[in-house]
Amino acid sequence: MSQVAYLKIGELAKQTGIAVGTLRYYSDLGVLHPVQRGNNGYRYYSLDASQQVEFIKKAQALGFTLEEIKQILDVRDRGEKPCNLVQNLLDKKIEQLEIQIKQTTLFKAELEEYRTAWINNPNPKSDSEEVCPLISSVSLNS
Amino acid sequence: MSQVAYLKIGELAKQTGIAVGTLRYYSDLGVLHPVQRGNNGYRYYSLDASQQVEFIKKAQALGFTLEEIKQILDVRDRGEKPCNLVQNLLDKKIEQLEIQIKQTTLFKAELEEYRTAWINNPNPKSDSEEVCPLISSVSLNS
DNA sequence: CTAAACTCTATAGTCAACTGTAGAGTCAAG
DNA sequence: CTTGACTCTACAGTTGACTATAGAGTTTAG
Repeated sequence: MSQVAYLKIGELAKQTGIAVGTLRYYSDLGVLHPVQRGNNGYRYYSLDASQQVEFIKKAQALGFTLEEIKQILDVRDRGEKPCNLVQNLLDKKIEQLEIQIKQTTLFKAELEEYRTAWINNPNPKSDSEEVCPLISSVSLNS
Repeated sequence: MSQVAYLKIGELAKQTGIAVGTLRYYSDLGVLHPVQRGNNGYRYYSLDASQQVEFIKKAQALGFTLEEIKQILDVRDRGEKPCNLVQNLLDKKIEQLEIQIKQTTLFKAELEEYRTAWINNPNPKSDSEEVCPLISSVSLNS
């Protein structure tokens, strides 16, 4: 059986570099279904299961949660085209990323400002009560 | 006692908008120490404790974990100037943010690409086996 | 003085995506 | 046919920053 037709979980794990436990977790979650179960209870995966894993990895890399991925795949399993769903998720995700990039950029600029300020004035007034002018001077404008 | 000198935890909570449970959590973690404990066991905070809370909030907003914040404050409590530590953390944090921004920007560009591709070709070949060309076409170059 | 409001500790639960463990059954090579 | 590698289920533990609950003691306003 390991010759053709199916992959056992360990084989899929080796192919994909994903831990066996994680694959079982995906299986339990319903994100990655084995094609069938043997009489022994073994999970048997289709030969292109590693592509399905790739799909999951890609979607994760793009910022989808396993729950969202499951939603997409569930829609597919009901025979529908999930593209509208995917596009909605995608639109939301792009929006979120935009916000995230902006905020992160602001934070970074702020941090750099404090670093610069600190370099120009390392030890302000000997024993001031401040923890550190670096952080004490941060204004919370967010 | 609530007239002057000290703040009880609930008063600090009201001042800062941080839940009482969270303040206790900070206290347990050692991130925000009450000035003293009453005979009753009550936590009493200094009047400028809300500024300390602000400090914590700022540091969190800038991406520091409570553990890092605790490190900074522990150094301070030992009478040292934590600026070197803070600067190290800061440098690391700036670097991380930079990487994060780059990656997020890449992701977003990729997502936009797929969205565009999808809009130009909504339902490719009727019942193709693909889940969705949107995601199937994603290449994992990360 | 009493009742409401507040505080305490200790413990458990939450989220997400796993990882690790125990105990038992199964399969493959020699 | 045995031994080691593999698989199964079910459950506990991890991380970080909380939130919630129970049960008990304390304070304060009327």
